[in-house]
Amino acid sequence: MSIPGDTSGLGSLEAKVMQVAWADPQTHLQVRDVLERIDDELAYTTVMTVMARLHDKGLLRRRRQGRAWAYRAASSQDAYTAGAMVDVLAGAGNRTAALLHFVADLEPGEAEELRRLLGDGAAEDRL
Amino acid sequence: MSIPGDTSGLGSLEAKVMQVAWADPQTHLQVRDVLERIDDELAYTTVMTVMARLHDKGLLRRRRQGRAWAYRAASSQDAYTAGAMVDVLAGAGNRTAALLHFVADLEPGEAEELRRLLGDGAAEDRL
DNA sequence: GTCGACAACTACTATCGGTCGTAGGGGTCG
DNA sequence: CGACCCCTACGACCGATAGTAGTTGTCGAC
Repeated sequence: MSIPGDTSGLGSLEAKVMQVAWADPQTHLQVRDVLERIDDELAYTTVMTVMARLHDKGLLRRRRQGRAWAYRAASSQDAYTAGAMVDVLAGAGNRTAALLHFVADLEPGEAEELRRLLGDGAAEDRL
Repeated sequence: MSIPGDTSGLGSLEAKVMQVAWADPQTHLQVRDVLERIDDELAYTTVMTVMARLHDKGLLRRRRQGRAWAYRAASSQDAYTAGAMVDVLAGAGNRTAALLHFVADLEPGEAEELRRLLGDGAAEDRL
């Protein structure tokens, strides 16, 4: 909500779970794995519920692993972040003006970085 | 909140009110003014409540105008959008990687635009 | 066949945002 | 002065979402 069309709406526990999933994108994690990597003392079912919700939202993919579901992040954290940024930008009144503000808000080194990323065009080729 | 620290959380009516405020950034608008510019048939108090909440959130500034409060947007829509993008980016695991994804997600013309905005450096000078 | 692990279902609570009603104060106009 | 209207303050209700967890049923291991 907010800026019309805005993917970035996760709760605090959801964010923690995604941090765990993003930190280990290759492997399929079961609920118990995630539970153990979150230092908070939570009930097993709490984490299970959250992971099921994240699956419903499309942020986690899952497959059977024995009797349990095993989850992995549907996209990388960086791709997710970039998607959220695109969504936010979509709500701008004037995209160019918003981008101008955005680059002005970046730290100088980061603007340089961005210039480099754009400089040689075809950024997609390195994804 | 999701990506830790994420300003972009407005509801649908809040967004409509901000659209009105952003469309006329110079003038201080009273509740009635905003009510009239939203075609929805809402109670006066509904709009008033939302505007008060937006004021609490820091999105609207207000001053007395006779007996009524008169509101104006605290920042331009573009600055707000850029700020939200920065907040989202702050939640990235790897900022450079996120930016790389971001520029790849942009439409080609927009990437070109962005390159132009960055190309001559000192974007701040044009704000 | 009992026990433990795991998923499905259900549920309680808090917060947030959309939506108002009511109360009370202070101008306006007859 | 009194009726009226506009405006703010306060509170309230509802639906959705997220944090948190108990209960139940199933299935494999022992």
